[in-house]
Amino acid sequence: MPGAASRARASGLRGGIVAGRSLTHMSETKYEFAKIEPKWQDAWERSGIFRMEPDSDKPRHYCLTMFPYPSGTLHVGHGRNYILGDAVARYKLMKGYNLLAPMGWDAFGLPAENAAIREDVHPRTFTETNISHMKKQFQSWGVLYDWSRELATCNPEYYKWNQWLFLLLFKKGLAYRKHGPVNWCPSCETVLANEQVVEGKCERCEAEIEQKDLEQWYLKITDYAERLLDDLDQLEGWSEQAKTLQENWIGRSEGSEIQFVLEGTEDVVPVFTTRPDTVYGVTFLVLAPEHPLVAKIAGEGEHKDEIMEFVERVRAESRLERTSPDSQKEGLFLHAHVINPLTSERVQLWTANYAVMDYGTGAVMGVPAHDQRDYLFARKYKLPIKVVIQPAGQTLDPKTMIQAYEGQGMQVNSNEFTGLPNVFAMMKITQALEENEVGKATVHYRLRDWLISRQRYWGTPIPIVYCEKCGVVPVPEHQLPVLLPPNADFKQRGGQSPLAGVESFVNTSCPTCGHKARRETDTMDTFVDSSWYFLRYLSPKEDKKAFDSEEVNKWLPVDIYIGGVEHATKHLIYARFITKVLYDFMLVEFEEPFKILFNQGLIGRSSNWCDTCRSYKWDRDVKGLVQAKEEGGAATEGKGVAAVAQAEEPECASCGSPVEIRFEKMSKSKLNVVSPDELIKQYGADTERLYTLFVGPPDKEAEWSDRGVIGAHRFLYRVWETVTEHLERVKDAAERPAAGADLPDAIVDLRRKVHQTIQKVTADMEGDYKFNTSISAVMELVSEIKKIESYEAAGPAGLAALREALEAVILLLSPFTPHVTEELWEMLGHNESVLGTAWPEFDKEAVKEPTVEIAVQVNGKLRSRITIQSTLEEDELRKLVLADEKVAKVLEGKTPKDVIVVPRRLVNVVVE
RNA sequence: GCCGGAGUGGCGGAACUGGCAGACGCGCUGGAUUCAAAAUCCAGUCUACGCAAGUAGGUGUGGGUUCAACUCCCUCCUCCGGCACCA
Repeated sequence: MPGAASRARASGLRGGIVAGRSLTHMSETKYEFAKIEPKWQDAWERSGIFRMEPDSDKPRHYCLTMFPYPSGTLHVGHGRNYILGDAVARYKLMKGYNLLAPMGWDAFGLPAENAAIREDVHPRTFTETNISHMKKQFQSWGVLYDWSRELATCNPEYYKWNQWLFLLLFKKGLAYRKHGPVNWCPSCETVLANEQVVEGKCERCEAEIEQKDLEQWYLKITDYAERLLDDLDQLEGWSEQAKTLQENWIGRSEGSEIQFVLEGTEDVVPVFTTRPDTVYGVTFLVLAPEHPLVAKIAGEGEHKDEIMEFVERVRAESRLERTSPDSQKEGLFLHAHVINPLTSERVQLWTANYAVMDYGTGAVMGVPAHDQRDYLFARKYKLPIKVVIQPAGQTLDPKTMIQAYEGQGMQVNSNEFTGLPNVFAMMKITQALEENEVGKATVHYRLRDWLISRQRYWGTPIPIVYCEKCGVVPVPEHQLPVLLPPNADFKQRGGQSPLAGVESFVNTSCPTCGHKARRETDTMDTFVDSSWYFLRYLSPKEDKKAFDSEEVNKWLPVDIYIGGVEHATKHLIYARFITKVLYDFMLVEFEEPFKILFNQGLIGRSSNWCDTCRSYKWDRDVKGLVQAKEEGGAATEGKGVAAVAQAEEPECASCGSPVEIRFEKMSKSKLNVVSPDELIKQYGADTERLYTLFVGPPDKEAEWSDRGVIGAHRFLYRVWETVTEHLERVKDAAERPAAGADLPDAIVDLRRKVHQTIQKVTADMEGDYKFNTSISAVMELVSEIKKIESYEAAGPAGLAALREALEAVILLLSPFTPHVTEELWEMLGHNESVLGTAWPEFDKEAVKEPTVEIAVQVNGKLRSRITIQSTLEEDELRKLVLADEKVAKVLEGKTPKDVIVVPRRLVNVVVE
């Protein structure tokens, strides 16, 4: 690119960008963000203004952003929640709150361990390196936290209290060990909680999950299912989406438990059903292959081999195959019968792949006439079908039915319940079950207990010892922490926890009897770490207890919690659970940890997929694209992408085939990330922050546009120019025009705009955080300021109004673009920083409009506009409207039937 | 299948509690500036017809309520997310 340097020097905005500094224009000072930004970052750091004040009487505000996993590098998509949180925090500080805005690191977890295996670097080193890099990134964004409260979950000072929490749960019977089928990820070589399995695959590595029988540690979250569900109603500050996700996840269903008896034995088979009204239609019963009774029936009987073979085969199927609704139903007759407690009928007992052990009771009653799965199963294995509910206006016949009837109707073939509406019979039948002690009304939840054992190294050791004499023994509290040994061989594992290979760790003595004992070698799920960290921020260095209840009760529930909605059924449900447990043990005084939950939408960007190479391409490796992005912005946006891209036929630079342009979540693997480090170098952190907030409503998904970033930069440049242009003029001006001063109309109008903007931005800060509209309001204000040609003409009061307007712009923008506003504020002669300045209040008088424009409609169609004094009486307005010549023309002499007046807005004249 | 959310110019998106649809930004067009370009500044930019004033249409589809509907109700379509052989 010949002459780039000289062009850069000579040119305006663009040159400034290229030079990484800014530009000279007409004014004397340049917008040198590269100098300004570090200057203010240092100043804030030195001032300690973001430290919470423990002894202050000010109202408290706890602004919390979800702490990240220290993965190494943040991209601009990650920035959204931190920037949003920082804007809110800065606003609250200016509003005079005692602010708590802490940050920490969710530092245990698999990636560190995988990196260790791949790159031969210790997980701790890997983690610490990443933390220091990410901390620098936060600082370069101008995102401030009270770093004196920083915590990292991988430090013994923190995980000691994880172990304490586990022991607390253990003592109260909420942590228990159970042998049973668990989700096993063959690639991560560890078990996973139900929450971490997505569509039968590992959420982390997408390997298909296998089922294994293992003895594992669980937390009894199911004991809290009902409260976790019911209390969602209290969470007014949560998004509907997050609440619905949790509701679905908890999955409450009401029904009845009915006890069938295995013929010729004392064995009772409880069955859960949501349709007790169909109990008279039961023609068979199905047990999950894992059901203990299946193995018992197989026993040593003549069908043992056949049964066990079937069970093994089904269990070998992956979770995905087995639980897909359209996979084949397969079953096996167990050569046993059960007795229906209400009819005393004898029906066949089967086992089938479609019954699962971990829902309900692991047994399903087969009602083929009224359940589609049972219907398909019965047809396949030629089992009888019995109709017990008839829909109005038609007669079901088992011989001719082609599908189950699952709707409402009248009971038939149901003994004394025959003739009742089924909805009514449901209650009656449940009553009868209860009276005969063969069943009861129950509620089942889909939520499963939380499996917390992980066969991995980089996590909190579970503080349990297995003694040959005493059995399972909790490590006494005074022996905590059980330290994670620094040197484990986490490379050679073969499904075992790496800790199992550390002799010095495993071999210990029983805390109770002193006999030889072995330590538990599994570590905890890292979601345990994050289920209470927000309590630890109040006393991060406390070494006598996990958290200071008194302080915690003062500061929590958290006023606003910002993070991604993807945590709704994991972290957020666990955190609510643990909080409720702590409440029950009277360690905290609140039942819900987060008053407001704000879920930011993710940021996506166009990616380039080459189908020939079967890989993603960087923009620069696509011919015809980089140019399109720089010169014709439309080419990179929205649906326009496809059209324009096709017209330009972007080609893969390596193979020449056409490239498919997609829109996807920013991700390293898709090669569509934008690095904040690069962006900050080119345009500055304020530009990135402004664009990130301006890109769209913060709770919605947004598309990153390289062109839009330039628009944001251009605006900051305009702000800089506007303020510096008037600097000399306002230096000695009053802060605002004196009350009652006689001002020209233009100045009065400007002041109105100033105060309306203050009102608008403040409302957004207190309301829904839609800063995209706040920013557009400030943009309008800046345009208004520029429109007035001479402020001197309005005398000292005019200059005061100008100063007032410029300062409003600076203060209102400061939560969004803190560096440039601090600099301009200082240039205006202020000694106190913006952060230490009070947020502006709007003037109720200045906001008032003396005249308003009224829309005039005839039969709902806009016909005219008139400007009136806002104090004008309704009758007067009516007369004015009817006298309006445009209205008269449309009316053509007809008499209005009605005239509707909406004060300050419009008048609608209704005619025949 | 069940439960959420969304659908508005060339693009991202505004629109209070039902009251002038398209704020603001991007892009585009024209002008100023410049030897020229970039940058910057000013103006225009929903569609159709019209020189214009204007007229008509317009917020996924079809209907309804209302003086008045992007907004409320019903039908359908599309997209995104969650749950799901869940008994």
